[in-house]
This record gives sequence, structure tokens and C-alpha cells, in this order.
Amino acid sequence: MLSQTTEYALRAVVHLAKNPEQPQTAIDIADATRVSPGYLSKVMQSLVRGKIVRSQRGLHGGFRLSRDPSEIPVLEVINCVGPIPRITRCPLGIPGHGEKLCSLHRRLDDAMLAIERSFGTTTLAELVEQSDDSFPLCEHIQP
Amino acid sequence: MLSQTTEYALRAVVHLAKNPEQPQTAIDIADATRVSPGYLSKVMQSLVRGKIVRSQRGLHGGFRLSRDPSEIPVLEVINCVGPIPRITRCPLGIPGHGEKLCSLHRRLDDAMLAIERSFGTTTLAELVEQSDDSFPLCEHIQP
DNA sequence: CTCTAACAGGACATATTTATCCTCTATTAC
DNA sequence: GTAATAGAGGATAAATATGTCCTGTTAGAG
Repeated sequence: MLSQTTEYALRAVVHLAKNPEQPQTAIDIADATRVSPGYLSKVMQSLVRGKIVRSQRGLHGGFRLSRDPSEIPVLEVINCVGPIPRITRCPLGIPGHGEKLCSLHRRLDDAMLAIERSFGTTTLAELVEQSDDSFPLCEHIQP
Repeated sequence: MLSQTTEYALRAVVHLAKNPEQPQTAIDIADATRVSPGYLSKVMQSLVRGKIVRSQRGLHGGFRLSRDPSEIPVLEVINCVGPIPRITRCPLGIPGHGEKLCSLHRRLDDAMLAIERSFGTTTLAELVEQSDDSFPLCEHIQP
């Protein structure tokens, strides 16, 4: 539903939000999120272009969030690597069919809209505040 | 978000729901839904295997819905060609992480669940009842 | 200045999705 | 039976998404 790339981007920013003290290198993030380092670099580049994270080259460089997690909606991260495809016109391309959607496509677009809204009102801060254990992204089972 | 294939499948079943009188050939459906005939055949095969439509070979054959549109939830069509991917376990594959999801993945799965529910309670009948014009899938603009 | 750490970006490889084409089989009409 | 219609299914191609690798550039430390 959401692409792998989107999933990776979200893991990465969550990791950054959980480790704001010092910049995290691509390797750091790749290890923590279990994403291949090479591909993660590409994803991080997208996030940099989207102004979600800032990069710093050289020794002690790495990536950090460009804003406070509470200022970053999850949707913004998603849009950065692969936006939710909204249906704004009839996808059949029939001449004479324009902005008015049939019930099928209106329904589908409603679902997309609901997702957009849900992710638009959730911030990164909300994703990190409740977990305090050592695992970066998933909680472990209580013994 | 939903795949092209899913979109095509939905268009096809909507067309069938709107034309219940006689079986629709793959060509009929392909024309009406603006999908390439070859690929549509594949999609229809999936729908047949999923018991959503029934096929009839030979002259005057074609496809028709296997049940009344009011008995077919949109979700069933979706699941037939490419289910909504639910997140049931930590996707990072870290040993010791099991069923309990971190907040990121719980959020993502919540969104998937919401979509499933939305499409699970909408039937094909609801998608066709309100449009009565000649256009098969999209309404045209009022002059 | 030189060495090393670390991101940027291009070229390439693989996998998956989408699309095309051709042959086979089933059904109907005659 | 023969001919025509129409779905089933396999092989193949094209497009896109995902993943790898290598070189270049920037920054910091000595």
C-alpha cells in the first residue's frame, strides 16, 4: 500500500527523532532500521531535498532532523518520497469527463483523503514519545 | 496506493454490475473501462478464481457477476487481485520482536485497517445505484 | 596540506508490476 | 462435424521500483 521506500523513510526519521543528540550517519540509520545502506542513502537524499532532514558531510557528520519532531507531520515524510495519489479527475481519460468523479473513483479518493488526513495530523513526536526502551523502532515482548 | 491492477478490477466489476442483462466479453469490458484487452483478461481470470465473476466460453459467452452487487463488498474485489497489506508483526525482523508493534507500525496498520473497514462495508451496489447516464464509469459534466 | 570520515550522485543490476501476443480449449450455431 | 466466438493460460516484453557499487565532493583533525 505504502511503498517500501516510504516505509524506509519513516523508519529513518523515527530513528532520527529518537536520537537527536548527535548526527546519525547513513550506516547508523541503516543498522538501526535494517535497511541496506546503499539504498538508504538514496532515501535520505530525498529527505534532504524535501527539507525534512539536514545532512552534514565529513567527520562527525550525518543526518539530523531539520525541525523538531512535533513540527513534522508524518504526511510530509510520505509526500517527500512518494505522495498519496489523489484522484482529481476521471482516470479513464474519456473526453467530456472532467473533474466530476463517478462513485467508484469518488470512493477511492475518499479513502485516500482519509489517509492523508490521518497522517497529516500525526507528527513524528507522537510516534516516539511513548517508547523508552533500547530498541530503536519496535518494542520487545515483555517476559 | 492501490495498484493499477486493482483499479482495473474495480472498473470491470462496476461495469458488470451496471450491465447485468447479458454476459460482457473481455472486449466489451476493455472498451468500457479503457483497459487494454490483453491485460484485462488476466485481471478477469483473477476475478473468476476469486469467485467474484463467472465466465462462459463460446458464442454469447463472457463474464457476469456471480452474485448480486449488493452481496459483493468492494474489499472482496480488492483482496482478489491484491490484498491490503496488513502489518501483523514487526517488519524489521529483529529476533525478540514479535506481535507487538512499535508506534510507527501500529499507526500504519491502523490506517490499513481503516481502509479495509471502509471498503469492507461498501458494496458494489452502492457504487452503481446513483448514476443512470450512459457513461459506464464516470459521470459527465453538466452543461 | 594531507588523511580520513561521510554525504552526493551517477551507472548499473535485479525484482516486480504491467502489458502484449499466441496457442489451446470450451461453447454455440449451422 | 465444421466454423466462429470467446475465455484460459503460457511465454515474452516493457516499465517501474528496488537495490548495489563506484567515484566525486565536502568537512574536520592533525
